[in-house]
Amino acid sequence: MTREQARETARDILEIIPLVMRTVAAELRAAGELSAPAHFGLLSMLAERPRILTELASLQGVSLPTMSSSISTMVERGWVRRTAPGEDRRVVMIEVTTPGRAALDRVARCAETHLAEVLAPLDVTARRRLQRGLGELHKVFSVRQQTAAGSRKSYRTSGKRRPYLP
Amino acid sequence: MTREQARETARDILEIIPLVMRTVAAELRAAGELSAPAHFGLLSMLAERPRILTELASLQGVSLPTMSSSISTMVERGWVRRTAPGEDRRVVMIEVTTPGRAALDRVARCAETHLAEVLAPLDVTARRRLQRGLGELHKVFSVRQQTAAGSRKSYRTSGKRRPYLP
DNA sequence: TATAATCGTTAGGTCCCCTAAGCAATGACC
DNA sequence: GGTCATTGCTTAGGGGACCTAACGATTATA
Repeated sequence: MTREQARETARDILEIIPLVMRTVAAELRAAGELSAPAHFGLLSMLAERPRILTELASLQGVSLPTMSSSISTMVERGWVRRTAPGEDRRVVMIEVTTPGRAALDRVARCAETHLAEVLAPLDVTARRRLQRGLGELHKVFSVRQQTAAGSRKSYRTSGKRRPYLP
Repeated sequence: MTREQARETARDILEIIPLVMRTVAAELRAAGELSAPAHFGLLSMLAERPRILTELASLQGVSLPTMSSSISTMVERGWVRRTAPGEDRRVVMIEVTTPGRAALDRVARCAETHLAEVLAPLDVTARRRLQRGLGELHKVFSVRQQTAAGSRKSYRTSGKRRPYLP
């Protein structure tokens, strides 16, 4: 990819993707499913099979404290539960509950309805392009999180960040 | 688009797009450009030409208070300025400053560098798919914000929202 | 056994988003 | 021309998601 293409793609991603997120989030909020968008991927991942907190954090690309608090929120909502430890008593296994699966379905259906409406003006070619583009994003970013998770020791090792200077 | 396709696209969007945002945001944070991702589209829009607050809010799909406070933050950062009123003394025109343009360039360059690295594994076909897909998103969501802006009276008219019930 | 590494939580802070409630200016109508 | 609604924006208050720093608790290692 040329430098020019990378720049263009970067601008597109930075301009469009937040807009898409806001739109979808607004729709979910309006439907009473607030706070769901950020937890959707999580819930969807847990619906596959239970996972350990650390694993979830690196798959989702967030810090461990963030994941811990997200899970706490979802526990309060009744969507997931922390299960009793097995051999290693440090680890906490997270699994989705029945209400959690129901919430996942509701959110998916709500988003689906909304998106179907938004995407209505697209013709067949355009829709195919969109889905292929999303597929590529999926490939690149999912893989990336996993490898990043494997290659870095922990979020603790991340370098000092330069604070914002006005 | 069939119901099945809509559902699949919806899931993809809800799963992938937040991940992409987090990754890009983390990179910008690490580079010291924090708080930029949400303001990037705004800055980019203002770089085209100055605009009115209400217009910005509807183009970006956020409420007026949110836009007002975002602009205040950016004014503090020195990236934009609120200019003196013209005929109608209620309106406030927002325009980007020279440091604002510089910040926009820095962020774009930073994101570009990062994305070029992330997208490196994609072959030519995949990259073209990605860009086309982003193009479709752009078309659909940009247009949507504009028409939504024109058709609704104001955010005040939005319906009562059902609060979350645990 | 002492020390290091791993897993998770709590504390404190920032950013971005919202609704509700106001103020100021303009337009419309009797 | 004086009320009254409308429009443009701000302030107040609150919530969610993200971060780093610092701390338990448990397991592995030297």
